[in-house]
Amino acid sequence: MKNRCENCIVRQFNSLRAMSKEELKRVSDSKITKTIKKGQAIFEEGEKLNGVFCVRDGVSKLSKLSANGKDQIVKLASKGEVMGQRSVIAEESTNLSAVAVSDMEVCFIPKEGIVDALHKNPNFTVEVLRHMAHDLREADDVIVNMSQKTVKQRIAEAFLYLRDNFGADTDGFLNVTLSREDIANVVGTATESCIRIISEFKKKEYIKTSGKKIGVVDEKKLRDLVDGF
Amino acid sequence: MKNRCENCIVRQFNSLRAMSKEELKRVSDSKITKTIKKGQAIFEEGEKLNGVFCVRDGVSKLSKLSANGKDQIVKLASKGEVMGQRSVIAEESTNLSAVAVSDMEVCFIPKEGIVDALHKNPNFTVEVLRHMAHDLREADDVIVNMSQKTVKQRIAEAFLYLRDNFGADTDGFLNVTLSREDIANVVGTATESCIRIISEFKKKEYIKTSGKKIGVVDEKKLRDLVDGF
DNA sequence: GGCAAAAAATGACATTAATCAGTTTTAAAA
DNA sequence: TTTTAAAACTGATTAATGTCATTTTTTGCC
Repeated sequence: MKNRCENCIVRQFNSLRAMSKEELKRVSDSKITKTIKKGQAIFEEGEKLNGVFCVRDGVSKLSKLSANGKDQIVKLASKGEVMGQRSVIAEESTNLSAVAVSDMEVCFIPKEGIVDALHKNPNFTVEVLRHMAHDLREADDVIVNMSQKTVKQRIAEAFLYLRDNFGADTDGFLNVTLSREDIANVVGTATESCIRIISEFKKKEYIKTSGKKIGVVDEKKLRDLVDGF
Repeated sequence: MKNRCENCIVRQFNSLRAMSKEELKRVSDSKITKTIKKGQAIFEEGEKLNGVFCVRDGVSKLSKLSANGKDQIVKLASKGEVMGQRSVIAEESTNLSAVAVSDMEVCFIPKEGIVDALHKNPNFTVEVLRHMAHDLREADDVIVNMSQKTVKQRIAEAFLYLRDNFGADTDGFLNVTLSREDIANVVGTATESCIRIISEFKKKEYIKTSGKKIGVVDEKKLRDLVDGF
């Protein structure tokens, strides 16, 4: 097998880089690489996870079903991100579902290697902790945005976020392509409202579209809108 | 000094219980106990914290100022909770302000003792990690509630939450007393809307009020409302 | 106890966003 | 290619919530 974690570029981006050589070797020996097709589920809300998933390629949406039957997308995970760690660490079933938004390649890492390293390698644990502290801070920001910003502001922000975090191609179109429904589920609004606002942004030339693809055209205008002028 | 952390009942509720005798002794020797008056700030958004605050008595609101000038209350911390750990762990300035909602007694624990234990005592680190994983999960739930539930549902839920987490006195009134503005800032709505809904709940006899105090009267009705009937 | 200031409450109105119903477009399958 | 289903879009309407203005009540203070 040539795909050793030790050589995996993706490790740069997550807490695994704080593991010792031996720990990483063990992880590498026990991991299973999977190919996931767009639209396929990686795990579902309520499941007990026996390990974590490390994203090598592609993007996954992490969402939670609300009482009214709508999915709320809480996070988008891409290259380097580890999914399911919360569940493994807290020894609870997951509170989120993970579904591929594009074709993906992920590595499943059985929890034993992770849990063991957590108890034996303080550097690794602190690294994971740091990462989680950061996630928590981001979650606070999301809460504030959700409750204090209008749908229009949240959609504008989402486009800027997507571009800054996942990049754009040479023509300026976002690398991640989400359906209108998914965008609506990210910002927490009705699909129709989302579509209407996208049309409006397009008419005002804040963004451009080509099929499902969306591109940021006028960053400043979008930014001003987010900040309330 | 008689207030040793080793004997502090509050420790039961937080990660400090995973510290070794020696570590705890050190923390106890370096801590400073403070009395905070209702309305007073403990720390402000953007500050660099040199330690964490352990709540011995009273309740504090943790909030974040949004672009439109409104405070969003992200969490209420009471007996046993540790505030500011995220900032210390991630070595970033705080993203939240902490203001006393009632008269409080808190212990300030300089970060050195904490950081040291994090690097040397894996049990402690894992305990902190577990706690944070739990907080993150809760934050996800808040995000979903904020975006998918109506203001009415969120207010109903807030009352149930306050009663379940902070209790009620013998007359059935909540132990934590928040101003209408604070309640509005917890659920993320305008103060007037909040007041209107409180009046409605009172008229329908879901809750009762006495001055600022609020009591849950019809738990089932509130619960049904939260769950969408 | 009386005064000033803050908090709570209410009404009228404007705005935002959800819902329902339907059409057009796109993508996928037979 | 044709057919069908899903996704994107549009319009009309309704419901929820925010805003502004004003009054009433409560609270802290001298």
